[in-house]
Amino acid sequence: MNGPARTSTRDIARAAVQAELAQVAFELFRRDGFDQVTISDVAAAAGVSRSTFLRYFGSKEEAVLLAVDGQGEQVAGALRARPAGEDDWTALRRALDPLIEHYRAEPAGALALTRLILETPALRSRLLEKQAGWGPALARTLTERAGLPQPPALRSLVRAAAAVNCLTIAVDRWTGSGGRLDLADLLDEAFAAFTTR
Amino acid sequence: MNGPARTSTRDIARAAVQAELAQVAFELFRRDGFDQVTISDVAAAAGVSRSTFLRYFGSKEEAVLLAVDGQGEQVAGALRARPAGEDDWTALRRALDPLIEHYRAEPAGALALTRLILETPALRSRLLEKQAGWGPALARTLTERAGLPQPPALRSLVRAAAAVNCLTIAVDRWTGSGGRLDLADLLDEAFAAFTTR
DNA sequence: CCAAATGTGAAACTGAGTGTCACTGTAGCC
DNA sequence: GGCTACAGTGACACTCAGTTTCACATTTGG
Repeated sequence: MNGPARTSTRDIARAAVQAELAQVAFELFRRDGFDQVTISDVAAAAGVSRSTFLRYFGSKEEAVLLAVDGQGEQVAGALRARPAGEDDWTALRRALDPLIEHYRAEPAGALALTRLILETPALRSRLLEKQAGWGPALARTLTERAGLPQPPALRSLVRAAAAVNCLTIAVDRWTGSGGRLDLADLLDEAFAAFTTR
Repeated sequence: MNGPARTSTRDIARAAVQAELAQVAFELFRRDGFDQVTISDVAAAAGVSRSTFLRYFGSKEEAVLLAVDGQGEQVAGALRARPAGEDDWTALRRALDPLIEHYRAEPAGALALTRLILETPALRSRLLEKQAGWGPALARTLTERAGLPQPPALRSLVRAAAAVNCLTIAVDRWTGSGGRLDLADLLDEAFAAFTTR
């Protein structure tokens, strides 16, 4: 009967432990390869039991993709904040700015993370899965923004999904360039694929 | 030192057994749910050992997604066959025609398959994974078609990926409508998301 | 200070996927 | 026709992911 439980001391502790485990896991994965490291290895390195690790993460992949969680929400939030009159496509592009700002602020960490994910099929797959959920969420926001009734029209779904795609492709190329290319430029170029003839 | 081995009697037998196993597996999955059925169940129902099943399919998911394999190649082939002067976006749309023809020809089977896949997270994920590979492949074909040097420009990658997205979204909605809506119309509408303002 | 809730570790269990080995039928060859 | 080489199969053992259960400790709120 209780509501969705406000953030308590416990939740903070939980988040801290989770972050610590993710950190340890990430370093092991990077050093030895995701598939070579077992959950027990990570648990041992972090000084907890296998049980505990699995209580914090539903799977080995989650320990890495924790960093990606909430990005979808972040983009949706940014999209909601765009001016009402703005064109869909422009709004979607601008909604990605806060996200790529993170890459600009900490290129080394972001590069290591994306490399690990892109090079590991299991992680790439889970990321795709998560991102597949962003499309519909952004489409709902687009529809809401335009004052149209839900569910979203095909048009919104397609555009939102395409925006996510642009992000994926731009990050892919950015990673391929070793972080040397400018992610914002790449994104602009990707988004221009439909506006230029 | 041998080349890629021409199709032999053995390969045909292998394909037949594979199809048979896939058929048995599909029926069990549909009846009891993908997660409820173990590989041993399928093997037993098909009258082979678990080992044999796993020799034909790298995973449980593969037994279902065998039906999807080669679709990427099919679309790439159709794209290559489009007239040279044709606009990218139109060519991509038309390249999907042979694929959706299959849905039109056998709606019941296609519907059962897509439902199973869309309702099962593990299968949906594997499908996404496969489809993620189609984008770059189509982009290469687009680039080739235009007489441009590889690798594909961002523009081609984005457009090709968007086309695959349109397919996914249209099929999604088609499935949601119980197969009552026309898939070709849905695809046209999806593709129009960028050409209409 | 006590009782309930929560975090942790230990352990058993299921099922996926890998690898090995011995057996069997068949295909090609002499 | 008989022999050999090999591919397909089944049995088995193994590792690891992920789930569940239970007992114990710690923290928290009354």
